[in-house]
Amino acid sequence: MPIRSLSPQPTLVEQVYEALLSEITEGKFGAEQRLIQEELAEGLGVSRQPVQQALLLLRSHGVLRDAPGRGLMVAPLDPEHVRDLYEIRRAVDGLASANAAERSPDLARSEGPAFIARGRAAVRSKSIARMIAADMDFHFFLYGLSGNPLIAEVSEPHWTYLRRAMGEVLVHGNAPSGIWDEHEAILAAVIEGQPQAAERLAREHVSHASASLIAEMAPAEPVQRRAVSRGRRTAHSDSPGVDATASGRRFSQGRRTKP
Amino acid sequence: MPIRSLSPQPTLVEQVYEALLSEITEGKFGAEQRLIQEELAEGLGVSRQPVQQALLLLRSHGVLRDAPGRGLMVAPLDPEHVRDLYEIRRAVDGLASANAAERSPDLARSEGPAFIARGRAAVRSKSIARMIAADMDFHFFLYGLSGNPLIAEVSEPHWTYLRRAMGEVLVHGNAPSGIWDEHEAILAAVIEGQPQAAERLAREHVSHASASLIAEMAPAEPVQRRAVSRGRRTAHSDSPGVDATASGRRFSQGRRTKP
DNA sequence: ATACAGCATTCTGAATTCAGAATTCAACCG
DNA sequence: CGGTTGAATTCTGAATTCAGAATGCTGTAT
Repeated sequence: MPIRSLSPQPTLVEQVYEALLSEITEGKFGAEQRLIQEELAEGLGVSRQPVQQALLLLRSHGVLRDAPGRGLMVAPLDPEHVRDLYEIRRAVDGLASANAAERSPDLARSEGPAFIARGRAAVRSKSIARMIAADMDFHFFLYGLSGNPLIAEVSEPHWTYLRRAMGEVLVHGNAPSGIWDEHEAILAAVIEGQPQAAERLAREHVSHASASLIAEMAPAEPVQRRAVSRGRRTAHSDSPGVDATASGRRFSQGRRTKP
Repeated sequence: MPIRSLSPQPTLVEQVYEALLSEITEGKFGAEQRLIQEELAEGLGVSRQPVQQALLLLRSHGVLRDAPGRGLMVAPLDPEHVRDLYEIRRAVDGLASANAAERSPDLARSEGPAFIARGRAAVRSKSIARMIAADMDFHFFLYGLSGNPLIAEVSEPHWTYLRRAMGEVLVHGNAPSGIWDEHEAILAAVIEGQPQAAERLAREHVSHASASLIAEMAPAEPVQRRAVSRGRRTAHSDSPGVDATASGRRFSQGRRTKP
């Protein structure tokens, strides 16, 4: 009898993905250092193949960017980018909180306070990793309460990026003060089943977080380079009008042939 | 002098990605047919390598799912999933439209009408591909006007999924009627610099689109299987407390060695 | 006749190899 | 002495090859 859906050993690609993401988050790989597939493969003890695929995924998730010359580099922490991220989070977190208040106030009541407690404990512990983890956990708890699994899915890559930014800021001192009060207020509105209040509080919370984070990181990272359109042309824009949907056109017909 | 950011020939992976996505969108590959890498490679005239990477991306974008046995299959079109998608789009498109009205009314005035015209032409042409493309183009135009490049980035994978759903519905007859009137209304609000009106209209538009799309597809695809948590465990949830950040652990130490 | 064991087939993940493009560096020409 | 051209180097994208796992088929024993 075959065991359905059980993956005891994550594929190498996934392991490489996680390993690289962790190292990036922890600030290895200096600001714009290029990532050499062969070096990474060497360092991780695998071949270039899974590394290449993991890099492809990391790029598609916005963690890496095409380097000007060749290859990939860590996407620089750009305050402007963080601002854009928070703008979206303001909308999405607002939606999540409103939905949570509408759909799962009971779950919020029974399981929410634990998150708050853990968050305050994390702040007391002064462990940066723990503070970030607690913050993420609380917000993903709300995403879960929303009843819309896509909210967590959409937000996940944003958090992998914000994680980096938060880490950067927190090591520069300046721990957050009121964020767990705000979290508690949001939770209270959810528990009381007040979607509008929950949404408003969530949006305000994101605004505060955004402002303080950007204020902290602005001086640290100059980023004088104007925002280059971040790679990856979109599927639709390649073909301005109608797309010649692959009705039969095969490519690579003239591959590698000298004239 | 090196030419910066010019990619005259998209990489094979991207071509394969697009080709497969088109075929999937057009409904080739029956409901739960497995995708054999070798067959696809053969059919496209490339090796398995780019196919494998394209499949990996398609999976990470939710178009494909792990098949029970081995390999991948097309993710079934799930009305519930579409509902969730539109819920997010309601928030994000609202944000985009409000921002557009605030930040780029002039661009909207100069370039917007062309999109409307093209959209109406597409409807007249009765070409499904063209209608979908025009719809996407209009919305991505709005995303562009918003001044927040992340909005397009976030929405892109959703659209690759919705494209399939729309195709499915459109081939079943039932062309949309009023959507270009609604688009025009949104555009007008943007041009006149009225963020609140633009946001409201955009949200209503998404609600209408959602309702009609779901109504059409509901009977077609039963999907009796309850919503399985769609793969890809998240980085944070793997480690409940503090994450054991890959501080030195290397893997594959015992790879392929018989006992 | 049915159930189980073992073997052949099929397909994927990963390693290795190959070819092309970009960068770099050095020699040559102005 | 500065600029340009050409070759060497480096690194990537893609093809090919290899090994392991799952599936399914066949033969045999009960």
